[in-house]
Amino acid sequence: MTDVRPGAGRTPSRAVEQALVDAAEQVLVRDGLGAVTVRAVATEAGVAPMGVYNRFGSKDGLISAVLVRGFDGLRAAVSRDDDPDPVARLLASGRNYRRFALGRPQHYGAMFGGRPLPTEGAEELLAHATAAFEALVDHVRYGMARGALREGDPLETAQVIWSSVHGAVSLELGGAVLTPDPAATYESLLQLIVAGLR
Amino acid sequence: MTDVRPGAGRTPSRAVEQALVDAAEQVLVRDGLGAVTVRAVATEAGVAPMGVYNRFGSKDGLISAVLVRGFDGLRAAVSRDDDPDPVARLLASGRNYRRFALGRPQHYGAMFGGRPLPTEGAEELLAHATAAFEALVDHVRYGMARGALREGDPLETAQVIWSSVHGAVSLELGGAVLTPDPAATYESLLQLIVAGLR
DNA sequence: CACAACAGTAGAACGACGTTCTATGAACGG
DNA sequence: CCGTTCATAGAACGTCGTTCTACTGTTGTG
Repeated sequence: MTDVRPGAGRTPSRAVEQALVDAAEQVLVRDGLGAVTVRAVATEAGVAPMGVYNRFGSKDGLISAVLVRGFDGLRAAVSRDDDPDPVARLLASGRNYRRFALGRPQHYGAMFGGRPLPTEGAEELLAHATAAFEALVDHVRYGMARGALREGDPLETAQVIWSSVHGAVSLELGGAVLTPDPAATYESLLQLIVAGLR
Repeated sequence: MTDVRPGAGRTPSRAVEQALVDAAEQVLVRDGLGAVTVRAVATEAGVAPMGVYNRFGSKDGLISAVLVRGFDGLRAAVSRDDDPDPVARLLASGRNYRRFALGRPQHYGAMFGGRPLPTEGAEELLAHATAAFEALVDHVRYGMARGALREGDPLETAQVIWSSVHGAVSLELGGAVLTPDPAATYESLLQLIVAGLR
């Protein structure tokens, strides 16, 4: 660590940048999105609040950096299983999606919380989010190629699947799942999806 | 209007209460949730900021009152159609759900935006939200009773439907629908649901 | 080796937010 | 008619995101 000056002697401490993102993520997980203030993060990272503006331009820029990690984690979760059976792969992907959201609820809420995404670093954020979605599209293409899923526009099918699973975990995180066993209800949803797509 | 003093001579002006909720709703629709500040709403209503605390206890209490209207509107939208054909009724309900969300995006975002719902007046809010959900459960029961939907727990089935449609409109409001025709994609989702439930 | 130029820091400061405090005024019960 | 009560208005408090103002340590050049 402390790998200072990567290219030229410029940029004396990219380590500070890393420390700030780590601190922001730590505060996010520990105290929630509302507690992620510039002052709190800077203190946690052992830096002055100005550091956030020097490195990320704004608070949104810093949060974007955290969310990039979140979308990368989501993509990893969705891509984790590569069962040769297309339907099994899709189901595993759906279950991993929920596992990710429930395991990193603060991340998920910040990523999809409805409030306008940070404008600072929005393009990078969009790229990482799209990459996660593309992993799902790949699973759909795989299923269609193997004849396990009805033919159709893979993008549209993936969007439909994403809508469903996102809605389910979103409601669950918001405490709006009224059934006694949310896991079982989620499983019903997955089964309904694959049944409708076959 | 200006129906002052309902019961006893106490409560000098419930009209102020109404004016505050109206003002809050107006600011919400016009400028978004972020612009709904105590000062802005009080100014819009022609009242001092303290009025919010006298009448609603906190900013959250005021927002709760606005969201109660939102949930009532959602319930009305979902219950609007009562086509005798169960599947047609369910489809109409789903389309009305999306129409409501797209027509009142600020309301929908505040109702389901992921951020913890206001604690002030949470019980009343929950009651109105549950009433909206119950309208959907009723449609499911109706469909099962007529044999148009596979038998099962109506609550769980309704929850699955809600998850899907909520996810779809939530992503659409967030600009995360990547298909060229969101309306068509939503229609695919509805068809997939009814196909899976038959 | 000296020295101007500069990037990055710390800390105070600004406006706006939610909320609370203080004093004022108008409506009630006796 | 007066004393009490309660909603009001407006100032004030602490915190937020952000900006401003010095200052410091380093860098490239004579």
